[in-house]
Amino acid sequence: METEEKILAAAKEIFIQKGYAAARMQEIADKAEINKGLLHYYFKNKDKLFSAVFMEAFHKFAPRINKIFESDFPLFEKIESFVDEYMDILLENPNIPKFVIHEMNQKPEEFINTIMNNKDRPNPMKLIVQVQSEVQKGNIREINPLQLVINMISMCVFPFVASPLFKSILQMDKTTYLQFMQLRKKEVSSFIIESIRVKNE
Amino acid sequence: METEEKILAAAKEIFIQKGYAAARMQEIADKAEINKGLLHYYFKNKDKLFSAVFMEAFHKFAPRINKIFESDFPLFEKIESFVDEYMDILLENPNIPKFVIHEMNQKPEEFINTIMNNKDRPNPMKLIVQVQSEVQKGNIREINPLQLVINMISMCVFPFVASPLFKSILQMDKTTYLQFMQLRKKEVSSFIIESIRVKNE
DNA sequence: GTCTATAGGTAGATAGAC
DNA sequence: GTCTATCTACCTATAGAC
Repeated sequence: METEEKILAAAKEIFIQKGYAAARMQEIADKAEINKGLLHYYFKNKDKLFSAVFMEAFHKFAPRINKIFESDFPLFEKIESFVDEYMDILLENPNIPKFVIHEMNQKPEEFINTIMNNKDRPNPMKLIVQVQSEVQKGNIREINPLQLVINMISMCVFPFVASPLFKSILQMDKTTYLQFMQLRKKEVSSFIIESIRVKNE
Repeated sequence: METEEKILAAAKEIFIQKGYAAARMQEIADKAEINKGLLHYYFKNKDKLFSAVFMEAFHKFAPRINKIFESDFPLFEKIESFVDEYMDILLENPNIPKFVIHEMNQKPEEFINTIMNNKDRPNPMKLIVQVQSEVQKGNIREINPLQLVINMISMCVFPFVASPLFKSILQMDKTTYLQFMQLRKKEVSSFIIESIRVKNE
């Protein structure tokens, strides 16, 4: 493993765990098993190292999400595969959302400028249009497509962001909670579909 | 305004904005328009000052939420009033969730010990039992009550936690986004109710 | 109670030997 | 490229005058 990779891996771990402000260059160096001076040789300063980590985390997520947003599935299938794929990513990386959310709230303008001008930026437009079209055709009930998308994302991500709270309320340890999240995939997609499909009464 | 209150108000603002690690005692003193030494006279150290702020934020939220969890409304009304009241609290304090979530993730054990042994701890048991009973009576479709509660909380809170992201995707400024959140109250409660009510087909 | 001054410690960053 | 040593700045916390 190359030095630069070792540094990135260590930095990723520390930054995700502690956030930018509380992370220490010394701790990153220790974890990478190199000297502190060498950090500055590869990444001029803390900011640059952080940016590298942040962008890597972002690029790990964004394309996989957008692939689904932009797929050609019928609506219900798209919702199912969105929830499935999104929660799989989260189960693989349960701590990244906390990290991204905290840091984007620290510097919202910077976040918007760097992320939202990126080719991989989150882009649910195609899904929104699709929902609108299904509403017009009468295939699903009337619903604001923007709110629907927010509902979908919220139900997937929030349980990972607030995991200590939910684990404590539900009295689950880490493993049990992750199993519960596995089951949740099915629950969430059927929760959404049940809400929007038309009912005869 | 008493000195102690001035300090608490200033500390609250700074801690919520920057988080514990990035907050500076000097900045708090400046905002409170007092001297830095005086901070340590009233609150022995940064930790103690932080705890005071954190607990205040927590006690502002928890009882109002629990009041609804434990109310005697029929289920659908309870869901509506939960979403309404919860999102009103969030609209009044849009930055507190980010703050609480970040800090509870920093020290999960401490959070659980201090918060979850508190009389005001989040307690959705009564709602969970109520959902279970309505399922058994056949008044709503079969659903895991725990997942339902998580869905409710997630859809209310997450849009405030991830506001920079959503504002940017939806191209809304702060005011427009808050108006959008006002409208959201109705959308979320009907989204939930539509999902769980029984359908004849 | 409120201030000033400063101690004491720590973090990011640089210089320079190898 | 990698290390050690050190500089400089900053931050929390305390001491002590008023």
